[in-house]
Amino acid sequence: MRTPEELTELFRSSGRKITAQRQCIFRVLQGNETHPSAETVHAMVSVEMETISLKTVYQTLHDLAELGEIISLDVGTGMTRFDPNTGDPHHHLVCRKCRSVRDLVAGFPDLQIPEGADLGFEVGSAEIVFRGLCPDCQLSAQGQGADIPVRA
Amino acid sequence: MRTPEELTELFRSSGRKITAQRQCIFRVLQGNETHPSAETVHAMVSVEMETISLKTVYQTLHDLAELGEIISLDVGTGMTRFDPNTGDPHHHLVCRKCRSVRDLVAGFPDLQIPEGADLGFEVGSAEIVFRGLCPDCQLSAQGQGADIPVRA
DNA sequence: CCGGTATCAACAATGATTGTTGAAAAACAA
DNA sequence: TTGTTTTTCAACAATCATTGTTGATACCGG
Ligand SMILES: [Mn+2]
Ligand SMILES: [Mn+2]
Ligand SMILES: [Zn+2]
Ligand SMILES: [Zn+2]
Repeated sequence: MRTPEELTELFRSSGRKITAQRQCIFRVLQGNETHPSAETVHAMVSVEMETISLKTVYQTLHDLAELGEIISLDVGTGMTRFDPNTGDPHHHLVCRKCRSVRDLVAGFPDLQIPEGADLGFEVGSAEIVFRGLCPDCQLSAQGQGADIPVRA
Repeated sequence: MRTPEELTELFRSSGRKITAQRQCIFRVLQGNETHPSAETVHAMVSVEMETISLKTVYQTLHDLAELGEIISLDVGTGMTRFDPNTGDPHHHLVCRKCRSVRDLVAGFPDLQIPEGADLGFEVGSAEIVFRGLCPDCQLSAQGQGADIPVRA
C-alpha cells in the first residue's frame, strides 16, 4: 500500500473524492501488520473519529482493494482480513486460539506441482496458511483451553 | 473415512443410533472427491430420501467430523466443504470460477519455515490452496468471464 | 457557488449455519 | 414386545458478517 498522500492522489485521479474518513482509514492501515478485519479497522478509526460508520469503512476498504492497494484475505477466521502489504508476496501464520494473523516472509519456491497432479487445473496462485499458536497464546495455554472453531 | 459398515459400528459404539438418514449420508460421502458442502450433500441424499432435512445433514456431518471421519474445510468459497479423504495428507486446487475443489496429492516436504521467520508461532499444520481454473472453466473462459468473488 | 459524491443513521436483507419447539417416528436394550 | 432414549421433521427464529436502501445532511472540488 502506498502512503496516505499517494493514496489521496490516487483516489482523486480515479474520480473518487477525498474525505477525512478516508484519509483516517489510510493512516490506520499504513504499516499495519495485524491484518485487521473491517470491524477492527472501524474500531481503530473510531478513536479519532467517533461517528464514522462501519458502512463507510467497508466502502473504503473495497475501494482500496479495487485499486489493488490492499488485499482481501480469507484465512478461515470468519471475517475478511485486510492486508496493506502488497509489496512482497508472502504467506500467513494464523493462531488457532486468538485468530491473530501475521506475515510469514519466506519464499517456498518449491510449490511446483508435480507433472499430472494438477488434474488439468490452470493454477494461477498458491497461498499457504500455517496454523498454530501465537506467542501470547502459548503462555496462556497452560493445560486446557479450547481452540476457537474455524468458521461456523 | 471408513466404509459405511464400519461407520455404522463406530456410531453405535460411540452411543449414537443408526438411522436410514445417517447411512444414506455415509454412502453419499464414501469415495466422494468433490468436497461437497452441506447443501450439496443434502441435494445428493435427497435423491434417495426426498424428505431428509438439511438440519439432519448438518448434524451428521458434525458427528462425522467430531469422530475424525471427515474434515471440515474452509477454502474461501463461502461454505464449509467436507472432505472424507482423511487418509493421506494433501492440499487443494480451487477453481476461481465455479468454486470446485479437487485434491492435490503431493508432498511439499519443504514447508520448513526458515529460522526466525515464524515470529515465535508454534506451528502445527500447513495448508496450501492453489487457485486457478478447472478444466471445464478453461473451456468456457473464452475471453471474458468474471471470477466469483471469494466470500463476501 | 454548484453539482455530484460521500456520509450518516436507521433499518432491512442476504446466506450459511445454528438453535428451538413439539410432535412423531424410529432405534435398541431389556 | 415393551419402554426409554434418540433422532428426525417442519417450521421457525436467531446468529454473524456483510451488503443494500433511504432520505437527509455535509462537503469535495472544479
Ligand atoms: Mn500479510
Ligand atoms: Mn481433499
Ligand atoms: Zn493467539
Ligand atoms: Zn471451474
